[in-house]
Amino acid sequence: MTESAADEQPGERSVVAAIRDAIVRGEFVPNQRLVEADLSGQFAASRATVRAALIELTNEGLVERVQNRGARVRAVSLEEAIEISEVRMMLESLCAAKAAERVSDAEVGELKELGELMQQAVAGGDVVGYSGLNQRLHRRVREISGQRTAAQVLERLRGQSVRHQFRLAMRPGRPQVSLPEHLAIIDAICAHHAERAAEAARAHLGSVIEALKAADAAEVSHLRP
Amino acid sequence: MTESAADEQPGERSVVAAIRDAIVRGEFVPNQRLVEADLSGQFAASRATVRAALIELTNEGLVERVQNRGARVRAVSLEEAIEISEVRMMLESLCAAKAAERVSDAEVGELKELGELMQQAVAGGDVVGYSGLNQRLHRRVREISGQRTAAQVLERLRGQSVRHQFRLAMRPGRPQVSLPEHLAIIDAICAHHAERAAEAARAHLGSVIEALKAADAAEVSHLRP
DNA sequence: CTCGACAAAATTGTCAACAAACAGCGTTCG
DNA sequence: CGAACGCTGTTTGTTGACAATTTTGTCGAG
Repeated sequence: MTESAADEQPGERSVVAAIRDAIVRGEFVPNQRLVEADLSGQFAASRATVRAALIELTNEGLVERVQNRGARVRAVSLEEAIEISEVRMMLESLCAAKAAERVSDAEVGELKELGELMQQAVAGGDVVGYSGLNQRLHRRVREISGQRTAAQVLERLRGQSVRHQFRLAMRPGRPQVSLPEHLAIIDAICAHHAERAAEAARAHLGSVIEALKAADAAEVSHLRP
Repeated sequence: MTESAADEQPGERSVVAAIRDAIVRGEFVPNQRLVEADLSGQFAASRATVRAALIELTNEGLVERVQNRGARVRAVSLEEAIEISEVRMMLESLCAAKAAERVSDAEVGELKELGELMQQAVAGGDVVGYSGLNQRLHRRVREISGQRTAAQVLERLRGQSVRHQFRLAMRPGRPQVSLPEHLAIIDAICAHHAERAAEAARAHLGSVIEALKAADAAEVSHLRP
């Protein structure tokens, strides 16, 4: 367990990345206090460097800082996760439409291959592999769109909601629902059909929102049988 | 000249606000270098405080920082301003729809009064007053929507594009174009008509995008008669 | 006169130490 | 017996100085 935290170079940029990784990977759980001195020891960096990293991560929405009270891992509620998904619905549909307009032939091949891999992953029951392909697809669409402002916002939001996304991906039957939605997005983009791509992205994110609500309800009932 | 920069308390939060104000107010022009030691003297704060402020403003998109090369005021190109407006088109329409669903009777009165004030400002030729009301309206809609995630993103983007927005507001005839668009948004929200509100917001931002392109073309031709 | 290397200045990145603020806990007074 | 008060330990906020890096200015060779 100590291996993951001991191998560092004291660079400043890397400390930000290291703490961010620790948060999104779940090594630091929500609401966990982040004491500057402790992190300083863990990552072999000075307290000032850690402090700068915490400020940066605060603006990314991953940590919460209150005056004279320190920093802690920000816990995003279900309500916030839904808000984030609503924003994603708007921006991913924008990116999908732009991507459909600008996609090159090489990128069409790339996307179709991604679609094949996703189908195989779902068929083979490889949930975690499918989850990774999922992220790759969304990121590639953002990149192809050329809308760097939207892409930046989406990347930031992804960090905040990664925990909910992962929980969702783990629910049985979820991949079977999201796979056709993803394939629809791919098809529309590859067909250079902007309006259909936007609609497919909207539908997908709408499905995510519904699944978030359903998953929460299911877990609540699981805790109170 | 020294008067505007000398009155400060060395608080950390206030330094961020002070520098941000200096940037959005145009006191610091785009691409101007922001030397930590200089700012430290100007705002009567330690260099570490200034440094923290610059990191925060970097994540807000107002300043640009490169390794060992310092910080400078970020210059947002026309292309970026259009990208930002596209994102705003998506998110403000979302907020307008949500606001239409949640608006209270008191808020309806508030919005209608804002509309009246805007009409008066345009009728009286008070361009800068109208610009202020414009901002108030957009902010109020965001607040009423209850979509804090979208509101946060929009607030951040506003800071980045304030320069372009202001230049736009100054163009002759622009208020006469945007006023009815704003009134349409107000009407739709006050009528609790979500779909119409979203469409009105989309139309307004689309108009902004067109005006940005037109204004740029006009200025280029002005420089090369 | 231009180009390249070298040296000096300026600026950022890093660190350790000091001061202020807060939280928990025991004591004391009503 | 309960609550307010003050104390102590911990954590953050701030400061100043040092080291590393980049930029600028100068000099000499081609």
